Amino acid sequence: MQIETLLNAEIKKVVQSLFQADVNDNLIQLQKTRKEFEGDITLVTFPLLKVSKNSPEKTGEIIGEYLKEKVEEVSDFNVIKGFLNLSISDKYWSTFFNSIYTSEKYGFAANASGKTILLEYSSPNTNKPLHLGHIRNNLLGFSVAEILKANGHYVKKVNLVNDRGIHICKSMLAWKKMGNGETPQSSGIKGDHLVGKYYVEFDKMYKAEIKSLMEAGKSKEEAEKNAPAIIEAQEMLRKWEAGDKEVVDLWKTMNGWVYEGFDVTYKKLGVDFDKFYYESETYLLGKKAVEIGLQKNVFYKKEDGSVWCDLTADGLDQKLLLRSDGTSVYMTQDIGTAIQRSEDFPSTNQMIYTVGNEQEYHFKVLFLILSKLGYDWAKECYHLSYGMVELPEGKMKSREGTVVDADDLIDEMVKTAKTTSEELGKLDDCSEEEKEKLYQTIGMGALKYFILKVDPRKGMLFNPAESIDFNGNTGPFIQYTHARIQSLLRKADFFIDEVSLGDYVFDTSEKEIIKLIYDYPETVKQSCNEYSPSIIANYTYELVKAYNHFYQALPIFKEENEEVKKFRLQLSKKVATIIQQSLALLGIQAPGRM
RNA sequence: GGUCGCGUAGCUCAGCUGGAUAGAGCAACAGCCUUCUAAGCUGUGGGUCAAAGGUUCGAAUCCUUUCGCGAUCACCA
Repeated sequence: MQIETLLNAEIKKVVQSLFQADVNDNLIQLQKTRKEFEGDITLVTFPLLKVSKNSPEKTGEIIGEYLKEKVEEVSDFNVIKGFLNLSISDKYWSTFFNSIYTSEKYGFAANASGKTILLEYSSPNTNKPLHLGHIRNNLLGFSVAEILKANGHYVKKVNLVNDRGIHICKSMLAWKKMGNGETPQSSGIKGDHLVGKYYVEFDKMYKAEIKSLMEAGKSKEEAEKNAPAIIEAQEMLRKWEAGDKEVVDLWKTMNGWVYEGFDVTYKKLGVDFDKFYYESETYLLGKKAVEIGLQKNVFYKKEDGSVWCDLTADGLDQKLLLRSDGTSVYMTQDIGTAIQRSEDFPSTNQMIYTVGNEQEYHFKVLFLILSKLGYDWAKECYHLSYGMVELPEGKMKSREGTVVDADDLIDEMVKTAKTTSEELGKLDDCSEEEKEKLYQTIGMGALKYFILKVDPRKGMLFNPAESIDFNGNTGPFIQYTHARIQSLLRKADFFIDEVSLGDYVFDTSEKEIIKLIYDYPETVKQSCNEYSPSIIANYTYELVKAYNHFYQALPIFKEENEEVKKFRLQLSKKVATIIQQSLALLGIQAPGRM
């Protein structure tokens, strides 16, 4: 039984018998005792003063006496102002530890929730390589999926690839004009980077044309509209939509290069998907929904033929759904895609969209329109919104070259892992293959932890000039602790079975760890409720810090009491398991040595 | 201008469903490898929690206002 639940019930009894009053749960405020005070759990007595009709100190004393007397688990107490600090007996903690020690899935939901969740993430454009912003999206999406699974949900990961549109035509056009048939094979450039190169080329060409048009006396707006490059790109898009063979073939070829490139990056990031959707296949969806909406009078048509949804009653604006020429917009597609998905996965209970916070308004509108159309599941849709990754000079912009490229960053992290490992020289007896794998594990561990330890909703800053740390609150620090424990366990060549500690009194560092282990299931739940890997990351860091303190303070193999020695090994092993599982929730591997 | 979000140590971040003296890491300084991995441990210095009001026994946390930063409000995606 959870100690808080037990105490809560007992305290109610005390209040009833001593003060003749019934109190509800919100008056019984239990919290963890702060480190600087003696005790494990603290009851805040201020809210109880009204019924106790006593001073805070006196109230604490009375309740404390009673609990110590009547409740076996409460071994002692002290009162400081309005805080009753309760010490929980070592027996309780050691019984607790024994009860979970062998449970492999401790912390994770024991049973399936029966809930199916569709989680969209990544969703790249096929006209440029992935950058740091995409890394955050991918790591966040993957990790949240793992966290949902740990909480018993069934998760389908989907990726909606933005593979069509004017921006794709820009790369295609530039390649056609200046590419001289260059391919990833002929140039040795990774496919997505090659296509990205031509996207930048297009922009240069376009800007130059605008400049000369403006010099010829055109306004900026006119120049932007009438530059030959953009007109050609638009023409190309029309041809693509008409199914022009030449354009479609080029589109297929260049997208193929991009996919090969993305595949490599996804593998390095360790992310995967259950299903891909392509916008080229979904962009016409949604028109049917518009018709239904018109019939239901959820939407209305203007004189020019454009279709709108009036959201002013909900505090939002008018939203366009079909242009006057009958073509659809982003919102129309998203409506269609959502409906399509609900049909593809009829058992879905919830859809989650991992998309940057710049699109908060878009999703608010999307979910609102879907529910106006009568889809019940719309209220279960959730925009997993995350903050932008900014550089010291501000937002990243692909066209201006102020981006941190995903592949470059990954390579750099792995290289740093290699350099550091070589300096430390602990892997000298490993095979080259093992070493390379470890560099990968450590480098990616550093990168992933760096991204995921930050609350996803918040923006974050990345300074490329300061490399990502490998010491302190970092992935490698946590991985290192895991490796260190594994080393211990390898040395313990005996089987650690039952331990009888007798009257052994825990060292504070041992108790600290047990209490953290006790918190683990709650942490896994909380990270799920808040869709926040950072909660797992911060928890793991706390656990690891407590473990390192213990490791430093107390001997393990040199401990003379055999039972205590075995207990410390058990404790170490459990910590290692939790580290490994927590890191897995973040998509990070826990190496056996490093 | 409307809406939403943010502002905590030199830097990067925790803490925010109200609780005790606001925490970590990095950077700086001082210690610890003849005990199990020093990618570690211990310690020192560093704060008007943007500002001002309010609610409360109690506010970094809730409310209001102001300032600053960002996003968004397209017949772009």
